[in-house]
Amino acid sequence: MDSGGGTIQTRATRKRRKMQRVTMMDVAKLAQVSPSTVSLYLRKPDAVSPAAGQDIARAIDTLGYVPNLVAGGLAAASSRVVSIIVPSIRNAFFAETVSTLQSALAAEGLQVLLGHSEYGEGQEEALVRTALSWAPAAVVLTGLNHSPETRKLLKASRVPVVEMWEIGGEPIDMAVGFSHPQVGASAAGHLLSKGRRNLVFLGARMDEDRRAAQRASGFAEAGKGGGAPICEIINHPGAATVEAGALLLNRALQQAPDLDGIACSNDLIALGVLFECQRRGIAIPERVALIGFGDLDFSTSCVPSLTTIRPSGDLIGKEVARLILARIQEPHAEDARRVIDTSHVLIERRST
Amino acid sequence: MDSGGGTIQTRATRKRRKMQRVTMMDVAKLAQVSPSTVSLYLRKPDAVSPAAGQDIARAIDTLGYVPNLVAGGLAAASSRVVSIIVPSIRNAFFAETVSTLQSALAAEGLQVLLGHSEYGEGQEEALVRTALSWAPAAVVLTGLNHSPETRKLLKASRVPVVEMWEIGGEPIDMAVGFSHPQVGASAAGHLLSKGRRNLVFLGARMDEDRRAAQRASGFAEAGKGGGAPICEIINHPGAATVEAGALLLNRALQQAPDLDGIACSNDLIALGVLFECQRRGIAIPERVALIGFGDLDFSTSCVPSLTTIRPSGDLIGKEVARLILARIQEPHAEDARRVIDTSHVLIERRST
DNA sequence: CAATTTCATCGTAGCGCTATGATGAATGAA
DNA sequence: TTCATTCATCATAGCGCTACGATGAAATTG
Repeated sequence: MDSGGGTIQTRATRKRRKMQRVTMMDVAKLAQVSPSTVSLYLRKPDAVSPAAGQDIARAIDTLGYVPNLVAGGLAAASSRVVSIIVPSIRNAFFAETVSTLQSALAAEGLQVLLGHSEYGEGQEEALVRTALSWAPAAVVLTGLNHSPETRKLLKASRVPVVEMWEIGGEPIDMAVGFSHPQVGASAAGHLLSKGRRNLVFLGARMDEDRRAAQRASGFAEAGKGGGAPICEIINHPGAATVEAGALLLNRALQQAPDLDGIACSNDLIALGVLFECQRRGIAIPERVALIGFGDLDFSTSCVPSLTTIRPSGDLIGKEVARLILARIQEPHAEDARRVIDTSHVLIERRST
Repeated sequence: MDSGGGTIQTRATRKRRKMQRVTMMDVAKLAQVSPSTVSLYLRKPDAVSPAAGQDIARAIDTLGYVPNLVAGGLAAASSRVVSIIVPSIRNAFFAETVSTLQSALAAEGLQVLLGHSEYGEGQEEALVRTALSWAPAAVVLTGLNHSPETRKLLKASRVPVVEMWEIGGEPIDMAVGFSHPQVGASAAGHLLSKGRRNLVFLGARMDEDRRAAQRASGFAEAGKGGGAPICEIINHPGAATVEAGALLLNRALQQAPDLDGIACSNDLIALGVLFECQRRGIAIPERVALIGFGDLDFSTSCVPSLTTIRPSGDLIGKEVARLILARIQEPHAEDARRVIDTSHVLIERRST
């Protein structure tokens, strides 16, 4: 086994700087069991005898052993990591979902590897590629709109994939979310039911944010179907911020001075509209009814309080976690429900 | 080398289900080079000849090879992962920092492993423990307040550690942030300079959020030092939300009916105060001057616009990334500046 | 032209762990 | 008692990659 002349390198000349890390082997030695038993204890504590378990626990404690999940992941051909890719973590919607999801996964010993694509499809593909490099237990993406290459990569990897915050198309694997056109339709329906006929939808960055665009077109369709003589969509090229809301209101009033109902693609925009109305003395809801989307923090408290549509970002997070955990525990239950509709709720407040 | 009788297991009986994963070996074979060369090409493309590089690139493309970073991390004894632990990702401050940090790290091929501690010290220790299990390239924590055990773990690991969003104590390794008492003092100073004397500081969850508590005490000290006859701190036990702001204002008016200056530990609370004032017809800034903290999205747009203190969450993210990258590239430049003060800026608007 | 240095490339030994099946003792059934 | 079954524990072979030093050819020097 040793020897080997000729071109074979002599083994004495080489030596990797042996890390002085505490390994499972050290624990095993101290506890006087084999490494396998330590490994077993760590993964399934009930499978080893109580006596051995105690010895091992004591040894771990004494040595301050920290398991190396990288090695474990390599050996097990799958790491306990779930890779989540969202357009932007600054967005309160996704922050909520990620937060919930993270808690649910952490409870089962899964870590979260986070990426944000900033709404770029090419960016996303690169992120998916690195995500897969970690042999993740699952990959979570936002929306159903991905490049063919991304879909191919993910399908080939055989890793569980959940697409969230959108349903209505063909998912790569599983999907949790709601229908954005329906949200738009609900908003329009609500304004129509309040007797409003001159409607405007205000959105931002809708060329990139496909889901906002879907809400807009759902709104327009329902508005026209409901007999609204005016039903415009106005887009702001920048991000969906409060400031954008003010700008959008002004543009809207120019284009349609008689408007009496406004839906926004986002509560932040609605808040901007609300402030601009305060500034200009436009009465809400008397002169203009206002409905947002997101049910953010401030929506109950603002003056007047904001009618909005709640997408339940936390529920989405919870359901995504449930699907992932189910798939990990039962990899072959492929017949399980793969698409979950978390629906949306319209919350009527004072602004309509 | 083979054979081996007695208790030695025969090798034919065992066979790990060889994954049909495309490995570096496959790429090497197709490109007719050794695996070492492929590895070298992937890490330092300039170190291989252009001809070989092209062959390898073509082979990678043909096979759809995705490198296994888990294996790489194990071999290199350090993964290209930076572990970030924040109290809450829902908090806009941290979302901003994490977002910036993530972009900066991604540009250098580093991934982000995210954890949130929900302001629990025990929670944090568990998170640090799992974080270290990934042999991360660096660990980023929030604040300087950590359990002794956490500090010990991190120091023993010899992993670069950055504590962010707070300076003024002894960091474990490096720190990027600003002084919270100074922020409180600035707020008090500003209100005093506007002739306000009956001051109140409104905060939430200050038993857990030590940094908010520091802002409060900095405020109280400066207020008293500046001769304010009234200078109270009022705490809300729940989260720092817009709704909490309204509740806090009402409590404040009960405790100190004559108050004429309010500082809030957070712009969200300030926004709640602002709305409650609108509701109750309290004129800002005439009757009460209001200053927040955070310079969130809405602060420019609200009515009246909000005087606030900007902590520069994105700058913190950038500086943290810089420190980490410097340390990774030059692990022994231990003499480098370890504490960076990103300072704060008071932005005067209409509310004071 | 020999001696030295550079350069691209290569072969191999781990990195620390888990999966697999083996082993032998203890237990139950026949 | 004898054989089958359960149970806790173990030995070993990789998982896919990178670091290390080796190798031989080409370029440079004396």
